[in-house]
Amino acid sequence: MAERGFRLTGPRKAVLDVLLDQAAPLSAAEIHGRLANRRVNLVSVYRAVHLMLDLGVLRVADASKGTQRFELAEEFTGHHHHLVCRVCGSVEDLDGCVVADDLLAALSRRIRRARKFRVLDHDLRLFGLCAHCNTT
Amino acid sequence: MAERGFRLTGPRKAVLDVLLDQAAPLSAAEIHGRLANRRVNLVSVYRAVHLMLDLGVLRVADASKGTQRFELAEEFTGHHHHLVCRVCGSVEDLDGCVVADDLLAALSRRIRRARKFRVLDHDLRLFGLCAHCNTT
DNA sequence: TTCAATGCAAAAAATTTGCATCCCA
DNA sequence: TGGGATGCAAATTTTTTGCATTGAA
Repeated sequence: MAERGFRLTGPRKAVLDVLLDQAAPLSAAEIHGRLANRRVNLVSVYRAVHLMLDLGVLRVADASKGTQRFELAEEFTGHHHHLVCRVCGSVEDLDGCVVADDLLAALSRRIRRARKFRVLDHDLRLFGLCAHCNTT
Repeated sequence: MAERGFRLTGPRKAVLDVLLDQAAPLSAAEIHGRLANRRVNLVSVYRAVHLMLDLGVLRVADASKGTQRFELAEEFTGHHHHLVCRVCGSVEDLDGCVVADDLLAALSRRIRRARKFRVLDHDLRLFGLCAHCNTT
């Protein structure tokens, strides 16, 4: 794992463990909740998450309901999209990609020329009603 | 405009005006900032925004940097995607769509059957470096 | 006139920072 | 053992809520 001058400490390992065996993106509080036994401070969760965001190990999957949800970078999970519930804000992963590579590459070049914006990656979110909210 | 039992008051009109002549999604604080002359309370901005979210007049365009940014629903702006800067969090609109309709429709049906998730709409975000952050 | 909408203040939720202590390399 | 990492407390930032007053229909 990427430790470029940083220590792989207990709290950091713990946060990684939680995200590694979790399919869906989690908020800092949710990660912390699954660490109850490991007596790691919520602040350390935030710090670990931010370090890993900086290192490119994690990314923000969604925050449309106000709280940010984190997941492993695609380098580890593979490229995928997200299902975001409009009601409860829960996020599920969706494997695969429906954005055509060639279209996207052409678009990125166009954007770079016309808008001076350099595209690095993308994410498609499908908004709707999750299984739970659709029935209640 | 959709007033289903709700009044079109000064503050609500003001928030709409700001979003109507703005290309990029804005946060509540940013909307409020552009209302300095109109003496509207920040709380009223939040309340107006939430009402309009409920009515489907607005939607959350992005919140990857922690603060939510709002924009008019696609019904008013047309379907489009977003350019999100990884560094400063600014969001720009990008007209058009590179997600093939038929692919998406097939995917939505599949998701509904397999995951019980009902897709209503989607948003593609292209992450990268904005013109400003790419040069500094 | 009347009830919804606003402003103000204060609370809650989410996130960040300061600092003394701790512990990984 | 030395400097980065953590925990605790407290500060910020973002968003929501309570309540008396105001105002649009």
